[in-house]
Amino acid sequence: MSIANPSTSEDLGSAAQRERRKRILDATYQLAASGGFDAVQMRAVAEQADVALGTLYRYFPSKIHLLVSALGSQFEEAARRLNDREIPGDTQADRVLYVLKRMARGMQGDAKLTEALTRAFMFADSSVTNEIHVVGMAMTSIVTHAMHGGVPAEDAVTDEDVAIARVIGDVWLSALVAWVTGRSTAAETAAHMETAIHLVLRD
Amino acid sequence: MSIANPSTSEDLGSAAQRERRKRILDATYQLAASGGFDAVQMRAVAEQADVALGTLYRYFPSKIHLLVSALGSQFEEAARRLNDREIPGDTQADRVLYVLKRMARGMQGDAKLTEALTRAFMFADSSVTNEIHVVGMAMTSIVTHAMHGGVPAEDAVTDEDVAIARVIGDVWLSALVAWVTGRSTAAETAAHMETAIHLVLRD
DNA sequence: AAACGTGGTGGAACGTGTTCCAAATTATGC
DNA sequence: GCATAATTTGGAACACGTTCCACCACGTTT
Repeated sequence: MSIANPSTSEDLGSAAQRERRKRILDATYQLAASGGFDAVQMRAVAEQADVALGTLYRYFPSKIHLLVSALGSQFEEAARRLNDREIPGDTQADRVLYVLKRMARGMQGDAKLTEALTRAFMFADSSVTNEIHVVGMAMTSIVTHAMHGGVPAEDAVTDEDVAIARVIGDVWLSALVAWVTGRSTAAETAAHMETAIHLVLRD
Repeated sequence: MSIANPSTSEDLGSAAQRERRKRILDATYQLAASGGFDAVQMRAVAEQADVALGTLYRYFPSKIHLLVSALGSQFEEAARRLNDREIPGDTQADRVLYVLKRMARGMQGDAKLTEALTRAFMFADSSVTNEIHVVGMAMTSIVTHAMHGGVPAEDAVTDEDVAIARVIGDVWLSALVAWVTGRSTAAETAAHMETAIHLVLRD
């Protein structure tokens, strides 16, 4: 076992290996975007990535690992994009709402992809802890960054800030699941998020 | 198609059919309690309930429906038990915390069962909307009841109360998933819940 | 250059959710 | 009581995640 756990964007491995890994993730995105969770079939991913099934399993020990890794890199990228610019809005609630609406818009544009990644996230068990952690950290970081308004140093983040961010993250996840599984509309989801944020963030 | 959707405890069907349905749910509980989600195998449920596989699928169109229905009836029973007695505690936060800790204790005692039901809930898609709704209502009702302290009439429940209850429910679900999938300990879960409740319910 | 080891390949095989079907059983209307 | 419809049964069959294995390719060591 030497591929270990490149959950984050740690390099690790030869150029050819990084290439393969990228092809696999690309194929995953593409299949997920076109047909959601069910369309991400391991045989299809392997074929589209031009990799043997056994190799796919060597890189990602299960479909869930694969999808959660994909979700992780997507969140990390979103966090990167959001965290080095200033967030508009006068209050914490405004800013957090702004950021989450922005992310929601992005996800709604890719409903199938979002469905695939979210389902996987919700189904993950303890063997996926590392990958899950990446997602949780990115989410918390996005929210606390928004609370604090923008580029300024992240050092002013208190424990309470983190607690608040986690609650918001939880609500967001639940709302996301409800939306993704067709149990609530995008508008309902947005309204619920707004209520929750005002409840927790009374500036 | 005549079994339709007895998601709640609607009767419907002959005595023999109600009998079969009960046997199926009993078998589900038993298997879930002993081995969790993975142990609830449709063939095993059918055999233990002394029913043909095809019949099982006629009563519950998928494993997810089966488990979410089971979760629904469990929650309804919990809601029934909790909602006709007074809840101890001086503040809303205290009472809600009391109730949720109580439910948590119950669920931790049946970790495998809880795991099975929660996994199913999180994985459900729009075809399970009805069953899911039962669970959501029971949860909201438990929390609002606790907020209002006990037996007194339920009519004083405002929109904001419901919004608060839903947020708490969301956090609770996320925490439950994290616990159930082994990503956080029972103690961490309890602490997180407590923080969240105090954040949302500042009496 | 030969031997070796690591990782990749192709494909068979297994487990479990789900579907389907013909025969047997049970319920219903006359 | 019988004809007819509805349900249940038993089991085969299919799909997809996962495992396994025999073999091949390529870079490293000597």
